Amino acid sequence: MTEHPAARTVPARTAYHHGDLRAQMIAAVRDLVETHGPDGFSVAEAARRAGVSSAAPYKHFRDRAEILRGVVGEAMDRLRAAMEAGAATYPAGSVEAVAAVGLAYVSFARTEPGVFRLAFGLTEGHENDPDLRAKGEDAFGVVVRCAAACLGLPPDDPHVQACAYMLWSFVHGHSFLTIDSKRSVASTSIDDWAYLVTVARGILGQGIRA
Amino acid sequence: MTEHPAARTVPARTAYHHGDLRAQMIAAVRDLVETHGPDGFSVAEAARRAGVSSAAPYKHFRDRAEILRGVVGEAMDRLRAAMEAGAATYPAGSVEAVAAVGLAYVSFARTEPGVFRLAFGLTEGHENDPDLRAKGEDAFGVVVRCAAACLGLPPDDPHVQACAYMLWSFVHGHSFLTIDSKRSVASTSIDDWAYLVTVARGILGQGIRA
DNA sequence: TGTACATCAGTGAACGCGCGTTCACTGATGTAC
DNA sequence: TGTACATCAGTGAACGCGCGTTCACTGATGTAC
Repeated sequence: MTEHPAARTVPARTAYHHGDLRAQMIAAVRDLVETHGPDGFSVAEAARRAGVSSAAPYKHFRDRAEILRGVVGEAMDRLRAAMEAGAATYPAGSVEAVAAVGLAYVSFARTEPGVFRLAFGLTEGHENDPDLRAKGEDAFGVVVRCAAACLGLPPDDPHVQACAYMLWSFVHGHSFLTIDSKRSVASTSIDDWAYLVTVARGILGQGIRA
Repeated sequence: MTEHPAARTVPARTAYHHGDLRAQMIAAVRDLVETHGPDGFSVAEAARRAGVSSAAPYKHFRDRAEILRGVVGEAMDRLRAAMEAGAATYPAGSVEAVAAVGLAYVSFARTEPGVFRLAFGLTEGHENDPDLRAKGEDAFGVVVRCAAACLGLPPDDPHVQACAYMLWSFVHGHSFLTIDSKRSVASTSIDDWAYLVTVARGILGQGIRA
C-alpha cells in the first residue's frame, strides 16, 4: 500500500482487451501528476502511458474531469486507509494513536505530493462532487473517532469536533508546507513524530480548549 | 489594499502605449485565476482582458512562467503587508497580535482563493525561484517576530522558530480547508477570531512546548 | 522652441503543437440454444 | 460441444480549437542639439 509512484510501472498490454483500463488510467495519471505536477496531465498522454489509443479512455470515463475525479477518489480511499492503519498501531484512545493518524497523513503528502495537491490544491470542478465530499468526510471521521476515544467523549460532542478540526488543520498545513518546502520541520530542529505527538497532546490535553 | 478581485476591473486602454502593462497583466491574471481556478489562465486570455494583443506581454515577461511568478510575487507582497497590518492593530507582544496575523492570512485566502492556491498549491516551477522563496521567508518573518515578542525571546531562539512554524502550519491548513470548504469552522460552532486566539494562546502559552 | 533620431511598447499575422472529443469501425468475449 | 449473435472494449483517423511564442512592422515618446 502507498507504494512510491515512481516505483510503479504501467505494464505493457498484451491482449486486445485491456483487462482493467480504468485502473490503469488512474495509475498512469498518478504517475504523470507526480512527474509533471498536478496540472501536467492530459488524457492523451495518460492513454499513451497505458498503451492504448487516445479514444479508449472514453469507454470508461465520460470526460477528462471524470478521470480526475477517479484519481482523487482513489487517492482519498488510500489516504483514509493509511490513516486507519496508523491509528491501529497504537492503543485506542492514546495520544499516540492520534499522532499516528497525523503521521500517515503527512507521509501520504510527502510520498505523493502531486496527487495530494490534486486532491486538495486544485478545484477544477471536483470540489462539489458528492462522492468526493463523502470520502473527505470519511477521512475526517478517522480523526474524529480517535479524538473522541482520547477525550472519552462521544464523536458528535462539539469539543471533539473542534479538536478534530484543529488537529486536521494542523496536519494539513504541515503537509503543504513540507511538500512546498517553504519550511521544513527539520529546520526547527524538531523531529516529525515528536512534533505530531506534542501537537496532539497540546490540543487534546490540558492545553487548548475551545 | 486586498480589495476583492471581483470588484476590480481592468480598465479599457485609450492610448497606444499602455502605461503599465506589466501591472495590468498581473491584475488580469488575478481576475482570471479567481474566476477559472488556479490553472485556468492563459497568456492570450489575460492579454485580451488587458485590451492588448497577445504578443504585447512578451515585452514585459520572458514567458508564461514569468508572468505566473510575477503574480505570485505580487500576492506574497500583499499577503505580508496584510499580516503586518494585522499585527499592528494590537499591542506588540500580545497574543492578539499573533492571532491578528493569522486572521490576515486566512482572510487573504478567503478573499483570493485562486491566487492563494496559485501561490501555495501549484508548483509549476516557481517553487525554486529565489525571489519568491525570499518573499515567503519575509512573510514567515512576521510570524516569527510576533511570536518572539509574545514569548519575550529573541527571534532566532529555537523555541520561537518552532512555535512560529506551528502557528503557520495551523493557519495555513485552516486557510486551505476553509477555501476547499472541506470543513468550515462554523460547522464546529467556534468563531474565527476566538479560534485563532485560542490556538495562539495554546501554542505560545503554557500549552505546547516542543 | 523645433527638428532628427534612437528607443520603447505596441500590432497583427503566422507557426506548429497537442489537446479533448467524436466517429465509424473491428476484434474479442460471453451467452443462448 | 458447436454455432450464432449481441455486447463489449478496443482502434485510428479526423475535427476544430486555443495556446505559447516569434516575427517584421509601426506608432508614440523622449532626448540631443
